[in-house]
Amino acid sequence: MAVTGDETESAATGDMSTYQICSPTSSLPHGMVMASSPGSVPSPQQLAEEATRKRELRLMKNREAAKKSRHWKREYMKCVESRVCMLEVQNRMLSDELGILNDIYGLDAY
DNA sequence: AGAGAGTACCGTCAAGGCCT
DNA sequence: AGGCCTTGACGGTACTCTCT
Repeated sequence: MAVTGDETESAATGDMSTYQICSPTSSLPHGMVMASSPGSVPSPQQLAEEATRKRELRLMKNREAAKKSRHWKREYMKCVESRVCMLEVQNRMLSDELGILNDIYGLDAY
């Protein structure tokens, strides 16, 4: 939906903490593990791809986390609002009851 | 019909807290 | 200390309503 220009802002900069991930889909041949091969230095392109992949994963996780957070907040607000309604009804009932008792016993309401 | 305001929702960033 | 999660803040988009 929201198509922003943010992707250009800090792409592949690794500005935030990175997630440990183990992607099965890599451009590397089967059995090759990029960073763990002793003595092999990843090319700049590989580093850039890795950074991009990490960033996309981070964005995806945060997207889901934001959805979860907002959902929880909406539910919480519904809960609070319904409690407010209940308390208002209860308050009205108690006020009515007080008025009746005052009528019966001739006390002044205040 | 078109313009503008108001509202809801979404994605992203950043800060702070928790856990190992 | 570093990884991960949660959430407030912000900016963008889509939709609705009202006015002209």
